[in-house]
Amino acid sequence: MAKIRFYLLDITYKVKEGKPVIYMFGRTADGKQVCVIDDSFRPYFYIIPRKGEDIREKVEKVYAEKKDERYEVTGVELAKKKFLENEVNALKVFVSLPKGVPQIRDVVKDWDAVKSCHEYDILYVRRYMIDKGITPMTLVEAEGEESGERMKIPSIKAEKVEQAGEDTLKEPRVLAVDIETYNPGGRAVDTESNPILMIGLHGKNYNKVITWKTFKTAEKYIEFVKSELDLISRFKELVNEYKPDIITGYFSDGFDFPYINARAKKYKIQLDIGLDYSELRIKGRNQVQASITGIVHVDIFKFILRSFGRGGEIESLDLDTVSEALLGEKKVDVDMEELADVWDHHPEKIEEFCRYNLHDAKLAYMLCMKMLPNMIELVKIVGIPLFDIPRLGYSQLVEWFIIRQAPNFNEICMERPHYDEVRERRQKTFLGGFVYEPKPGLYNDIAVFDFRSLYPTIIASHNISPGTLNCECCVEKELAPTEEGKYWFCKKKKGFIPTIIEDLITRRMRIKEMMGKDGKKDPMLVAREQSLKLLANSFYGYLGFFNARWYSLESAKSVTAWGRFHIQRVIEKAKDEGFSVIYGDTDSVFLALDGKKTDDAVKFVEKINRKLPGVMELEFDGYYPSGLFVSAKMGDAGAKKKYALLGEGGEIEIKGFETVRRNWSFVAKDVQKDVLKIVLKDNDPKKALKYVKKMINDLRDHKVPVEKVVIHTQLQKEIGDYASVGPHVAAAKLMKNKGIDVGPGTIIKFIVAKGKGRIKDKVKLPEDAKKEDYDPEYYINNQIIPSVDRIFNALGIDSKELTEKASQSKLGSFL
DNA sequence: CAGGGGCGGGG
DNA sequence: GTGTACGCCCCTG
Repeated sequence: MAKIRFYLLDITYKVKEGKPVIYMFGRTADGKQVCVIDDSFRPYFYIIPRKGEDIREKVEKVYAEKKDERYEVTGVELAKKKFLENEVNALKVFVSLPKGVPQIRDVVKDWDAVKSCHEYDILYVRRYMIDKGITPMTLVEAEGEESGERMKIPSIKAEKVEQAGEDTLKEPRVLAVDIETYNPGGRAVDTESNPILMIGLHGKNYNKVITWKTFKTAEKYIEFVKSELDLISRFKELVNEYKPDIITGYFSDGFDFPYINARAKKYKIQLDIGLDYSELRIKGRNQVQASITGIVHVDIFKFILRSFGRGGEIESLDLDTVSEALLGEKKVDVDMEELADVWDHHPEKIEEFCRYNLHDAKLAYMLCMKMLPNMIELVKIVGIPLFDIPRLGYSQLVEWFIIRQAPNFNEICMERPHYDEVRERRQKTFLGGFVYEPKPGLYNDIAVFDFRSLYPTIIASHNISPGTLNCECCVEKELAPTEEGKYWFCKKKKGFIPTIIEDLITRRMRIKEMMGKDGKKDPMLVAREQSLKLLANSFYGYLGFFNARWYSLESAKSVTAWGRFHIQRVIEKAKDEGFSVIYGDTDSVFLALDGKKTDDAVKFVEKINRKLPGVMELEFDGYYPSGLFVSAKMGDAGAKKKYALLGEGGEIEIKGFETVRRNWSFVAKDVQKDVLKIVLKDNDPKKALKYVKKMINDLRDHKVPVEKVVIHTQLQKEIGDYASVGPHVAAAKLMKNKGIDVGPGTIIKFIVAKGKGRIKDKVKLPEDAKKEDYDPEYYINNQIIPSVDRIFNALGIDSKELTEKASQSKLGSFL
């Protein structure tokens, strides 16, 4: 019997002869692709019966039928488990097929003797990895013989499969894909009528663009084929030849792969790039996923979205902006609007677009390589396949981490909440972090402190979790300082959730120590440290998240209550020590040194830390020569984090602003951009204010050209299908009346004109509008003001003042 | 004031 | 696939 070791990349299951069979794809240490097949694992779930009920024999006879499929209980075991830290006698119910598990559960869930059912929705392949202790991207050992199944790679029918250590796949083969499509007039994506013009591929020392229109070129990376059909077939061949472990693209879940798939279908091409000859699969409506058996498809956009979020440090998440921010490299500058015309009439100019295409693929590749260490670390910590890492939200990462750890504590997982429960939970809100309102103004010599991982350390140090909440053994000992309610957490026994979060915290501390010693930063360690932090920080949100299995409002409330308690103590002590407090929010405090030295700040931190419980710790975050703080009460929603700091290197850091959206008028976009520029670069709020006032006056005087007030909105469906007629639908109707063909995807351009009634009644088409027509008040109040409101707020200038003064001065000019 | 609809990424 | 978005904003009725 042969023994092999391989790094697990992809895992799936199929039903063969009525049995579920696990297929694991990976690469061996000597670089060969392999598939390991295991048919020994049976699906199951848990029943917790009511006390004194013996239903084992009754459960053994249960079966369910659905769509000509019969599912049976194949065995029942008594299982001594724990549920929320309490011992329970559960039944472990084995079922013939994974799909039968929820069916069987449906049969038994309403029995009087059944208290609850659990783990009936843990995906079969994940269940397999959890129970076997197998971690993707790391070394797995299998023993077995050649299976004889039809595969592109050798396959082993395994007798035995086990984790072989933490050794991780060092250099996965990554191939990036990007397509360019025919798209005259910048219409919505239309896979039916618009062909793919070229496909760009980039890998290590590998550059290729395939296209189906010939032109003279000296570029070796360009390859010509005869038609779009040949293009897709050639793409298939190239993927097979390259044998990637990972295929990546930018928004490739949402665009490139669905597009390639649709075009392949049109030509009836089998897109069987899976290592088992299975076809590319596109699934999901809202959240589209493209997957290939045996090859991990990483949509790097998704991971970047999750890592940096919208409205974060990166202004926009399009490939150009993201590449510049993360790689210092922009896209090739071409006018995409021209592509269709170039394709039809100027083939000699196509090469420019090939360059663009290849470069996009290269950027996606580089972004993937840059983020890969972080994704791999998350795989190793959470234990789910690489494919899922970019596609799961924070809460699901936490949840799968807990699910994976649960068996180590013999814990049965909680159920997912049902719809009504979710709806109820969504209504509930609770008090968040403590905010020390800053006195507006400019400050010098600012020291910033924050609690290292405040909420995670509170959960660990105060033993907060649904399982340790209000235990019978410690009634009312050390109540959480909540505003209302009496919550305490077991003082005798550490809960399993606090234990695993403390483990995350201590692992991270060890890594930080290691990195500190060396001085040089190993990128792998940085990635691990960041991933541990990310996961630990997500626990608090998870406890208060309405879709969470281990949702616990009491726990979430207690976490923020202890947070407020500790930050307020720091603020009190800082005042006692003679610092003046500028601003504080949740886990951070901004102090003015007031003549003290940074050494005094360091000593202050040490003093605080001596008295903090458990793993809690205050850190000295940094020194800033100056900063502007703002009282930023926004309605009764409470204060929002808003400040601008000048760093020692002269860089300006702004927190708490939003960016404009695509469907705003140019005038709003321009004003926001310019105001930011003036404020950040010239550090001159008055100049910015003056600039906006001038723009407002220009609008009132109709000096702003019509193009600048055009609003662009995309029509999403046929005009008749709209239940409510918004401004853009009203404009679409005007277009239709003029005989223009409008439908889903058409960009509707309109302006809001003077007149009475609702906005939709004041809509005009740009070509029918003159400068005098647009409604200045609409553009001032609905476009200009909202776009700069938050910026001026942060600078201590009320934007209402802005209009009032502007209108007064306007009034003045009439008098 | 509730609820419908658009947006993002891609071309 | 033993599962699926989401949070924010504007506008209408």
